[in-house]
Amino acid sequence: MDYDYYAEAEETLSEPLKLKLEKIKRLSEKGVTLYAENYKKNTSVSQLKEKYSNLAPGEKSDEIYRIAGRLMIFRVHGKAAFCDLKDSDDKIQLYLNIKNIGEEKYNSFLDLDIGDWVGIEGNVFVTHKGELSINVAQYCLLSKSIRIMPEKWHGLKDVELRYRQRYLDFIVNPEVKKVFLVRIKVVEAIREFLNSHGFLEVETPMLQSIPGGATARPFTTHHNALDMQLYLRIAPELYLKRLIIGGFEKVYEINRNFRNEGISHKHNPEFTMVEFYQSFADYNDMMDLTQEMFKFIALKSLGSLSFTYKENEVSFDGSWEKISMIDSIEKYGGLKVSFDMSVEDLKKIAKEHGIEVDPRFKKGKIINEIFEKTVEQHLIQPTFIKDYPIEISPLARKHPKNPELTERFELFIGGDEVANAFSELIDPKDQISRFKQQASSTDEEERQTGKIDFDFIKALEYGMPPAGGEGIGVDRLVMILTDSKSIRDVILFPLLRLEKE
RNA sequence: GGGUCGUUAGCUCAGUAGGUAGAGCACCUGACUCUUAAUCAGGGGGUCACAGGUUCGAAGCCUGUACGACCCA
Repeated sequence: MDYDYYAEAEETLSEPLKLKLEKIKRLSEKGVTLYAENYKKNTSVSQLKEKYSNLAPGEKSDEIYRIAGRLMIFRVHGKAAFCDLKDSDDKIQLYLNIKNIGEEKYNSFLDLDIGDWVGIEGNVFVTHKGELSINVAQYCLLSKSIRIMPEKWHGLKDVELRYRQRYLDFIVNPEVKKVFLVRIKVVEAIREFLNSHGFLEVETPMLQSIPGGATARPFTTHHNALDMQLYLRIAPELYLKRLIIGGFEKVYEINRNFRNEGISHKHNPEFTMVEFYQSFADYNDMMDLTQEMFKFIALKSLGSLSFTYKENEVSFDGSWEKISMIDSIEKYGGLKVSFDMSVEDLKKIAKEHGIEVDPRFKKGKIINEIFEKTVEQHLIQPTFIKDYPIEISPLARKHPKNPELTERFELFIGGDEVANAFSELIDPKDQISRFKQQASSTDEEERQTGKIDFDFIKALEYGMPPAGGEGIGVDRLVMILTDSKSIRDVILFPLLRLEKE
């Protein structure tokens, strides 16, 4: 076996690593199989722990078990030794005694390293100190680790290393896995809930020639054979609506969207959304559905309707507050604003409260700005903020009582926005005028993403039934449920710059 | 994009005032038959992120760059 490749890849090898590689070379020359073909285990650590939870010190199992995992710690006492074996969900102590296993096997076991995968055969017993252990009778090396594991006590703390080498994060920081198990359960729960409510899961294009359904800067790419400029989708919205037009009554999609914008503790360039559309429903129906769904998700993923987020106790129990944006500004921000006021008066109110407003902004954007700065932070318990200005809601149906508003809501939890929904705009004439307005906006980003999707307009012209639609940021929701401070803590492999050499 | 902070052994971290580069874990050698961050004795391991500058002398000061974190937009 030749380990020179390692020396080529790394400019310098640390002394411990050199010694380790030399040792492995000697093992290999002795004919030890470093990378086994397979191992047939017949139990797991958690199964053993469950089965033998009542075993008393000194007692042992009659059965011999075969188990596999990674060696984590050695504690050697001359002619007896302990070490920890970690498998996919728990760890167990191994015990070796030179008298039981024989001198040769004992010594070669001690030649194994932390990080090695091994298969272990032996019966289960409890030590004098009460620790469930496996008395090793046979073992085999399954895969040799030729790197050195991070420290056993402090683990891996450097967040850069944790994100770049997430596999190490999982090996040495067990609590990290719990966060991702919650994430997995959240996604499962969303599927289960929507499926059981008659929604069909679909997959729509991620490569789109006109990126629509949201206001955001897209990633661009190119299809060679078609010589076609394409964008990674910023939202699946317009395709899901085409399916509603096509007669699917309820559809949803859980997948990635891509937005070519800044990275922050709340933003990763690729993020996961669930979007769902229900025919013959409006935003009131979506509020009820959302409340029911979030309760289901919390129970399935946490086993509870209440939890801590950013040092606040959040409860999903009961009926959630529903309040219009205008009313919420009065209730939480202590400011009286309305669409009857002039643009100048609104700007004056904003300025008086230290809120900077783009001079080109009209009423809707100013009010939204005031809302974001004075209200959002107070929305700790789940709160539906409804009736958004039409200016910032190009895909939502006009409010029947006020043409400057739309039937749209956002759900806030812990001061963060987690869902966005509306009674869908189904009038093609209204839709195209909104698109045109967007395309001529003074906001560069809006203009960029305001390319009019005439194919979508055509679809609307065939007739879309009244429908409610909603998008939920899955990463944000998982952050809230796991009390994570950064979106990178709930994304397995967050985007980072290229590693320095 | 702007500001602040960080980058020292494989990992976690010290490093006083600019004066020979440190610890714990891990690793190597030895002792040890119920330990669990095992213990005890000894040993090896460094491009102080990178590139310049100031200085008799720089891990520490100055400038720039890279990567990361936090705050702001």
